[in-house]
Amino acid sequence: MNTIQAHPRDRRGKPLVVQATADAATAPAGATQRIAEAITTAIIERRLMPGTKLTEQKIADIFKVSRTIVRQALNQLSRDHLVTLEPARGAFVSMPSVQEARQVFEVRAMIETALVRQLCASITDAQIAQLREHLQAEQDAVKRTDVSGRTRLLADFHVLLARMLGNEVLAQWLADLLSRSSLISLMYQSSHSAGHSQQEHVRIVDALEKRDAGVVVRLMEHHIANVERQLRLDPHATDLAAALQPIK
Amino acid sequence: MNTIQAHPRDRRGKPLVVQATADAATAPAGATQRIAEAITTAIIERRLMPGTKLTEQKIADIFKVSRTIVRQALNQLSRDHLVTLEPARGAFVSMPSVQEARQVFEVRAMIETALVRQLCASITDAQIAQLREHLQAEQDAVKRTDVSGRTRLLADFHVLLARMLGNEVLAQWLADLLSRSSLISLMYQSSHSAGHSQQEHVRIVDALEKRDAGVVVRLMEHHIANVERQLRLDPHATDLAAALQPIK
DNA sequence: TCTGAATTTATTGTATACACTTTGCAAGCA
DNA sequence: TGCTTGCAAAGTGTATACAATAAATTCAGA
Repeated sequence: MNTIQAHPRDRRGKPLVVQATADAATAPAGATQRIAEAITTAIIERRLMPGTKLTEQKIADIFKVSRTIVRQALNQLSRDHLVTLEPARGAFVSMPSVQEARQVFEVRAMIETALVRQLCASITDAQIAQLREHLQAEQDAVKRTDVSGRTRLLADFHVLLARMLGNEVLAQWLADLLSRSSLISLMYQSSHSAGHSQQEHVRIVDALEKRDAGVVVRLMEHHIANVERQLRLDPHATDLAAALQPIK
Repeated sequence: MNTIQAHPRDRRGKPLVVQATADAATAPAGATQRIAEAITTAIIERRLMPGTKLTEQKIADIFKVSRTIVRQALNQLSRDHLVTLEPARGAFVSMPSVQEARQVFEVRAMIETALVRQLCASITDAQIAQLREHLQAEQDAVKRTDVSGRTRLLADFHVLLARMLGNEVLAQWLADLLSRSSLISLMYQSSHSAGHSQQEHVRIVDALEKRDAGVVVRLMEHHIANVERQLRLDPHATDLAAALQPIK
C-alpha cells in the first residue's frame, strides 16, 4: 500500500500545471523534476490521498535515485503546497484546511475576475478559437467520463485564460493556485458535476467573444463560487471538539 | 570580492517579507532558513548585486554548514525568483528582464486594486490605526534617510494591506511579488523619490478610512504606475545590437 | 604573437555514510 | 489490568566523498 506508481511511459497528456515557460521544449528535465511531476499527477489523479506519508527511501527505490533527489522533489512540492514537511517526521500529502480552501477560492475569485476583465480588452479572434478548441477537448473528456483528463482540462482552462494575457508571472501563479484547488477538491468534494462546470466555461467564452466585460466578470464570479459551493467546507471534520460532542 | 556578510546579530528588523504565518513565533528556524533570509536581506539591502555568483562552498564556509544546507537555501531562493540556478554552472542573483519587470507590476496593479477595493468593505478602525502607525514608521525612515529600512517599510505597507484581508494565501503571494519588485528596483531604478511613494501611501490610507472604494482603487493604480514609471524599463541594456550600433 | 587544442582547476550534481529523532513494542512495576 | 520506562527499528537531517561538468590555463604550432 501507499505505493507510488512511476509509470513514466504511461503519462498521457501533460501534468495539470501547463508548462508555462515551456522550458527548452520538453526538456529531458532532471530526475528531480520528473519525480515532482510524477507525484503531482499521482495526487491529482487521486492515486495518492491527502495525509499519505511519502517516505523518502521508498520513493528513491521506485525511481532508482538517491534520497538526495527525492528530497529536492519533496521540497519543491512543499513549496507548491501539495506536500507538507513535518520536521524530523517526514513528508505527507497535504491536507489543506477548510480555511485554506476558502482563502484559495477567495483569491481565485479576485484574480480571475480581474483577469477576464482585462482579457476582454485584449483578446484576439485567434485566441477565442483556441479557447473553443479547448472547450471541445473538455466536452470530450466529460462525455467519455475520463475523470483525470477532465480534471486537468477543467483546471487548464483557467490557466489558459491567464496565459492569454501574455503574463507569465500571473499564469504561473494561477497554475499554482489551481493545483492547490485540485487537492482541495480531492479532500472536500462530495459530488461534482463536471458537466456543469464545463457549460459555465462555454458561457464565459461566449461572453469573451462579445467582449462584454460586465457579463464575463459576473460569470466568472459565479463559476468560481459554484465550484466552491460544491465542496463540503462546513465545519465537519475540522471542528473536532464539536464532532465528538455526544449528540444528546 | 563578492563576499557575503553573515552578520547574524546585526540584522535589525525583519526581512523584507513579513513573516506571514508567524510560524511558531520566531522559530529558531533551521539553518537553511537562516541562510535564505540572510541572502534575501543582503540582496534587498543592495549588498549583493544582480548577476553576482553565489558559490555554494563559499557560502557554506561563511555560515559554517555543509553545502547540502546551502543548496537547500539556494533552491528556495530560486523559487522566490531572487536567485537563478543555471544547470551545472551555479546560482546567481537574478537579473529580472524588462519583460518580467513589466509583468510583475502589471500583476501587482491587478491584484492590489482588487485588494483595496475589497478592503474598503471590511477594514476596521483598529486596522486603520495600525496603518497609521506603519505610515509613521515609514516617514521616520524616510526622514533619517535609512535606505534599507525605508525600502523594507515601503514594501511592507503593501503586504500589510494584504494581511488585513485575513487571507494568508494572498498575503504570502504578494510578499513574493514585493521581494521581486525590490530586486527589480535594484536593477532598473534610476532615481526614486521615496518621499513621494510615502505620501501616496498616506493618501491611500486616507481614502481607506473614508471607505471610498472608487478613490482608493484609483490611488493604488496610480501609485503602482508611478513606482513603475520611475524605473528605466526602456530597451536600453537589453537590446545589445541597438546599443552597439554606431550613433551616426 | 596569435590561435586553438589539451590539460588542469574549480564547482556543481549525486550518492552514501552516519548521527539524531521519532515511534512502536515490550518488559517492568504499581 | 493499566501505566510507565527502556529498547529497538525506522526514518529524517547533515556532512562528506566522489563523479561529472564547465571554466581557466597552458602549451604547441603557425
